Amino acid sequence: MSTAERRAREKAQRRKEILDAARQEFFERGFHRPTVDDVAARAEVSKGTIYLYFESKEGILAHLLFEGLDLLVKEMEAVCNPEVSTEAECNLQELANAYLRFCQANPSYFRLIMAFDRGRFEESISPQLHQQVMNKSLQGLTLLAENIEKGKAAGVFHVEDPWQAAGSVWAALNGVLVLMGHPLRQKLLRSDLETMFEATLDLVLRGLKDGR
Amino acid sequence: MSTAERRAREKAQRRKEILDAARQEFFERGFHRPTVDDVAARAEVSKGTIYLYFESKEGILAHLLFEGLDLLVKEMEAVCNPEVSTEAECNLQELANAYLRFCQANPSYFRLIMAFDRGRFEESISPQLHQQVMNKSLQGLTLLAENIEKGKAAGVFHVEDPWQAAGSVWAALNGVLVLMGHPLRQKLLRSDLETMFEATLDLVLRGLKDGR
DNA sequence: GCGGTATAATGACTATCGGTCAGTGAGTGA
DNA sequence: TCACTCACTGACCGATAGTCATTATACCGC
Repeated sequence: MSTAERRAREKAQRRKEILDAARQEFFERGFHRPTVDDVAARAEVSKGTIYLYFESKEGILAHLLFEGLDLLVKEMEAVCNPEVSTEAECNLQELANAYLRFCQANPSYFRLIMAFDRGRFEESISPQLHQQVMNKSLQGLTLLAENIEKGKAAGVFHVEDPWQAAGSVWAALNGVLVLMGHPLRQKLLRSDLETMFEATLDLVLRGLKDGR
Repeated sequence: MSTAERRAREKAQRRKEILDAARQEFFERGFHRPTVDDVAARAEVSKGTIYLYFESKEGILAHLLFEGLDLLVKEMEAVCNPEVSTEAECNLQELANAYLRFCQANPSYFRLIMAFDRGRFEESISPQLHQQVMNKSLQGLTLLAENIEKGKAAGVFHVEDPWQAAGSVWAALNGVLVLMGHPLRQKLLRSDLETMFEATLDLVLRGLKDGR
């Protein structure tokens, strides 16, 4: 079975090469501009080969999105798991900061994630892949909820439903990241992303700590 | 010059007819599916005519987006201006509720607005139109900021910078509206849009009222 | 009315691009 | 050496955004 194994390895490698090429094209030139032929040329394969490995152009984007979400969740888990700090609030801060860092370091992944939120892929990819992506995106929310639950148990946060609170926090952080994506709004608010992010995080943390 | 005036009126009318047809097509069948020919057929004109009145397909969508934003701002102003209530907090509640009502009554407009936020139109419409839309979108933020400023003056809110606070509130509300757009997340959070919206609004209001 | 002109509208046409599939040839195993 | 598999190819197709030479219509001075 050595041949079959090598074949499988080579297939995985090709797939990775195409994904790499697509990532470069889409991240450098925007999500709309590159054509499938562009990606194929960059990957040094023919267009037909692309379709042996991916269902569609949108499907490739969806796989890149999944990649990004996976990376994000891993970084959030890395901050969460080691239990560096036992104080819940601090962990929540760390989680949020990890998210901010990720978005700043990977603006293209962030834009893709937001595009998914907007429902862009719903109609154009397989239900399985969609489910996979959704599950991954729920992992992040779950991390937040678990954290808030701990904080509640520790008496730091005074909330009724940790999941609901996690939703609010997640929403606020996402919202501010999207809001400050526009330079004009940064100007109107006389602020930058970091400052606004911190301010918003502060605001919701105050709300969480406030006993009703 | 009566003729010229009538001509101008007729032109405006044609334009409106095309916009109406486009709104129906896009809102009924999604933003991607309808073709320019579909819109033309619905408006009972030829495709060429479409391009006499609009720069591009995306341009039409951008005009619809502007329409939506305008409607939203008008509804927010309607709640704000009459000074029905002099208490600032109540006004902020009213503003937020107006926003929620708008999004529920006009989900397609809301989706368009979010699409703009994600930078979708940046590359495909004229800078002037883009500027116009951005200005309109800043009006909503301004309403919030003015309101929070009043609340601060009245001693209800304890914030340093009302504009920053407005940004946070706006971000949180947008975020929760987007977040709860996915049924799966509603399930995970065991909550619906209204509940989460109210909870998030409560959370940030508590944060605003909390004196540091 | 009538001819000339300006303006609006048309729809055949072009270019582009996502996606397909019949054909090719390198590698494999007997 | 031969038959067979299978990854790969690229010419081709259909759809569709956008263009432009042509046509139709309305207006105005005479």
